[in-house]
Amino acid sequence: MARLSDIIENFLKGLIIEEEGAVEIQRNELASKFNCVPSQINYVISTRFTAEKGYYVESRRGGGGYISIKRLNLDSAGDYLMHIITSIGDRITQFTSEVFINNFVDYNIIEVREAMIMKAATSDKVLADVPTEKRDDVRAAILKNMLMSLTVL
Amino acid sequence: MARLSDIIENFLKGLIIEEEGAVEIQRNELASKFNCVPSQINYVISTRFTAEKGYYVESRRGGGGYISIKRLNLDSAGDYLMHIITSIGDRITQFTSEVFINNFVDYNIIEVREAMIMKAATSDKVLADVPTEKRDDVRAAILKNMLMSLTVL
DNA sequence: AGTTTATAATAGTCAGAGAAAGTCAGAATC
DNA sequence: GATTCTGACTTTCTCTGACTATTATAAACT
Repeated sequence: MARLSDIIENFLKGLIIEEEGAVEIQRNELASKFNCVPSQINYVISTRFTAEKGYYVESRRGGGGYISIKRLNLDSAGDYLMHIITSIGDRITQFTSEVFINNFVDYNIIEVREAMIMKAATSDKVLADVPTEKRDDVRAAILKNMLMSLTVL
Repeated sequence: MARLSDIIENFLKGLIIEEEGAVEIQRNELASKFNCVPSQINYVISTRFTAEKGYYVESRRGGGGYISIKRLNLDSAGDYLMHIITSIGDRITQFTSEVFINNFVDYNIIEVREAMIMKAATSDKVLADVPTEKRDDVRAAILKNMLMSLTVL
């Protein structure tokens, strides 16, 4: 536990909790606080604050540069989404699909514009060329894949 | 975070909102307000008020010179979309579709999340159930309809 | 009065300095 | 052997200043 990386990791996690989900740091400043080389910060971030662990990291170089770390809200949106995705099944009608999409907006999972895009992508109109007996299958695949893409970011 | 460029950018954007879409400034005056060299203003404008970001900049030198910045009205984004929609044609491959979608992000027509949704909705994976010879037709219909939905709002 | 010329008042350009963060291979440690 | 740590080197973004280009206006000249 005396590993520097662990100490920095815990420090950052503490900060993230304090700041309620997101911090913005300066690499050099943090490095000098812990008396290490700046690249150590990169090491900590790349091993401890990965996407798989639910963090989203952005940075910018140059004067006034920074590194920002955000904790993704995987429990709320992500889990809920995954639950929905598995509950959709292999076929879905346009009507049911729209009900789902409207719910996502109500629950703040997606934006209004995103909802419009999703409805546009799953309408009967757009699937007119798909044989009737396959239409609801394709629609379910489209809807699920769109939702899946959101669990990533 | 204390980047001068950002401060000036925000100042100008605030002005643009106040003035409802267009401002006219004097380069030297603005520079002395922010205590920087005049060319800094050029830097801010060339990096933050680009055509891709929806701004139109004009200027004039000499006595009584000025720099004017106009925010392009949203209609033109819609026009741009309509132009693309009509140019897409009746069939499109997954690859070409992704190129288009990436362009929309570059031109600030859509958000990154929206792009992910669109890509998810037009992937080959999702259209696996559609007969091969119909696949590119369906994809074109989906893409166009998603874009159409954006021209409404 | 009309035209040319000089001067002052602007804005534009570009290369270089400065200020961050990123990378990666190798050393050190566990 | 895997993880951690280091440092030299790279890349990106910002800021500055010297120099250039353009325009308006006033002065000088027909």
